[in-house]
Amino acid sequence: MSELDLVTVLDALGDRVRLTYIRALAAGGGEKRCGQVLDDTDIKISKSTLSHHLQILRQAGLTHTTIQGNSRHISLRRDDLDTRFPGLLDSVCRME
Amino acid sequence: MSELDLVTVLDALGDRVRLTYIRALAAGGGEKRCGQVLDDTDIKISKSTLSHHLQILRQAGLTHTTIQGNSRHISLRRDDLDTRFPGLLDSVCRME
DNA sequence: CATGTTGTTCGACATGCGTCGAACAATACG
DNA sequence: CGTATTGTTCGACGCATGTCGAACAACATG
Repeated sequence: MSELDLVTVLDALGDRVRLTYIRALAAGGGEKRCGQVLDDTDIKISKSTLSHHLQILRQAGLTHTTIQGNSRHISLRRDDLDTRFPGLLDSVCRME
Repeated sequence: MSELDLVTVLDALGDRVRLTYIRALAAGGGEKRCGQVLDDTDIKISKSTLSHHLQILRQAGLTHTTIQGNSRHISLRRDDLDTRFPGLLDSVCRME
């Protein structure tokens, strides 16, 4: 998708909660409900706050949401992002 | 410098004025006064606003400022950034 | 010294953002 | 059907942010 805007993407990543979420997505296999992704981290926020952050990530084009029965599954739009901004995700998700 | 924080850096870059400034720095040879860097762009802001954005970039560790007589010269801290966050600047400053 | 150029600092102001709890909706499970 | 579970939506609230003009400081230049 070419409507991916770099400023919007960087702004979405420039928040501790959202960056942690994206890195957890990139690290974990991806078989979690969207509310569980941050369980292994030190981020403690309410459901409504999480929902708000996920909306920002989705609108920035970083993630895609699929509904699975009761819950939702969030996936990284890695291909689109790597095409549009080569190296960005790799650099941002690198664990040192 | 190891106090470079990824969230802070991304947040600093997640603004149209500041991202444009960094990209102009990376593109231009670097022989401009700090107030001239944005002259070739479509960014029109006051001196005080620019000063504020440059402070944020400096505090995030993205730039370094040297005083040259009357004016100031802003340089990208490319080495430090490339060491700490390999590929980030390249990906963010790539012109397509 | 007087004036101009270049930035910074200082309020002030409007807007945006992150946060929460409560209420709601939709599915899952007895 | 009744109750959990999982998220979203809706105000509301406080704080941060981007913006500006005016005043200031430092150097340059006549």
